[in-house]
Amino acid sequence: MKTYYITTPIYYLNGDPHIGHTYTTVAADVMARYKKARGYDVKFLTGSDEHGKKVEQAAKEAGLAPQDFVDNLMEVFKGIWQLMDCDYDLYQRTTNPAHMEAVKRIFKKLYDQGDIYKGSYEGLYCVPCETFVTQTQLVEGNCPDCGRPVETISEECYYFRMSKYQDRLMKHFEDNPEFLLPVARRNEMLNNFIKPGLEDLCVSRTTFTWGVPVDFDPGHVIYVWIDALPNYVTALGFMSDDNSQYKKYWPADLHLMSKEIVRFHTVIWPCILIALGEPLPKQVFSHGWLQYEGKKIGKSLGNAVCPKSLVAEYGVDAIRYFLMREFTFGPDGNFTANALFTRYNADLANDLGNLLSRTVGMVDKYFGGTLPDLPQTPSQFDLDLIETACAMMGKAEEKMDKLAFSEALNEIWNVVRRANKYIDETAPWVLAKDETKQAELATVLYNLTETLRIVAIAIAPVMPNTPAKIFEQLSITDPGHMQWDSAKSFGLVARPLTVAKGPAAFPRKENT
RNA sequence: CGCGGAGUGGAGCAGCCUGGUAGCUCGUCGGGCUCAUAACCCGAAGGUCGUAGGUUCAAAUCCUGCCUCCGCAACCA
Repeated sequence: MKTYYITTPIYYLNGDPHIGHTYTTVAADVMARYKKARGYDVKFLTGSDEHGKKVEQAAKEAGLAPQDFVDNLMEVFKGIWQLMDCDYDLYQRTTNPAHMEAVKRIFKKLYDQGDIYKGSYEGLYCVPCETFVTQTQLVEGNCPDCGRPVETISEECYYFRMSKYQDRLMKHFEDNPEFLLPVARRNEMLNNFIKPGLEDLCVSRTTFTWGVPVDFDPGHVIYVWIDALPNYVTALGFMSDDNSQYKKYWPADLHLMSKEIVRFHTVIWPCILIALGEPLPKQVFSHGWLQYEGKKIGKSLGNAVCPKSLVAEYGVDAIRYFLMREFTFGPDGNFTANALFTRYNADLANDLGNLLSRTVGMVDKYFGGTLPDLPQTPSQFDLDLIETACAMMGKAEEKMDKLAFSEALNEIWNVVRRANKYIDETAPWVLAKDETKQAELATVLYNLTETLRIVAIAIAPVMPNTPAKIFEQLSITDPGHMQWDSAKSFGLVARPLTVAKGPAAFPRKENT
């Protein structure tokens, strides 16, 4: 079976998760579910980056030991993934002893082969804040955080010989145009970082202790690059006693992330892998940032948008739908309460929810809930609906394979809209008044139930809970009629078919 | 001259890489229908695609200048 390995970044545990983390993880989950539906052997990895100075500080402020602090916060993140129905297969933490052991081995290997050497880092340092700042970060020559003067100090540290791998990285970019997408990000990395030349990278710190120690040089802690980035391989057992998973799933098919960490994943991480002699991930895809009501959101602004309250109001499927449908996957997007409200009512309540409701309602009303199996030659309207529905899956797959979630959903909704139009064209309420048109009426309603079945299957990666609601009302119980490929065939479900009207799948929201 | 992104009918966006009648959703106006969650369907109005040039038979799309907004600039998804 073909494998598919997809990852999110491991999130830094120094604050609560917000809609941005949710966006990335939901997108990865949608992709993982989609690939599973297509028959791939999928591994979906997420996790948390739990080391470093900021965690150390945040723990101190909370009055907790770092490990207790991250243990608590990890549960908060996992709670959000559960809430959002993000069904990962693997969860890696940088405090996982197995990970830490592998990181030590990686560091040692690179050191032994001469790719890591000891040097000193000279930089501008703010003593009260205990942080290094760059020249460009300075505000009027002073620390951007506290405004106090900075001083130049030097610190002993280990360097990774990244400069040595510049040519090979450049060649990889040239040979693999799809290594980094979208193209704008690729150009940015090439022009901004790779072409100007790679510098050796400082990969240890002595200014904090919460991390993986350099075991042959006490006092040094391995910095994030070699601690966090390798999570993608340590989660599969790389450098452990059992690397069978690594052999099976690496290289990753897709590292999914947002734009601010693209550089680490397309410059530093590949260089580490090249140095280790391991294959590079097949693709890195960067999506944009979500703003909230036109304003930047982030950890520093707290829970600008709390996924919990959104889900409480709209339900998880609606929020996942909104995230995937409203924004083009790649550029930045602006999350607004009004857009969510409008999308929910227009697409989910009016188009899809109402289609289900009126379809089942008519079967109830005109046939007492059971559609008879009466022979009928298809009309032009029937044929057109069937053709639209059958062609949709192929189009949606094409969009999904490009991570064009919004376009894929649009393809599906074209079918939903086509079905609503079909009801107008065939006017079942007119057929119902004519005793001689029972077969025609039954055919129309059956075509609608089949269309709904196909739509339910197609939306499943994005909306994991809604298909069951649709199947239930249509009394579809055969798992074979719920599978991805079955949505490419029209007319699978046998008649007579008894429907079961249920509550509205997406009750309309009133403007408040 | 640090780097990148954006500027398209009232609103929000797609299209730009691979030039060829300007598209989608919402909103507005008019009409139809009545099965349905006052939902659905049809039609209409509304844009010289930020701006000034250039290339071309042809530019929203390629090139150059300018204006405006935003982001990044060694761990904010």
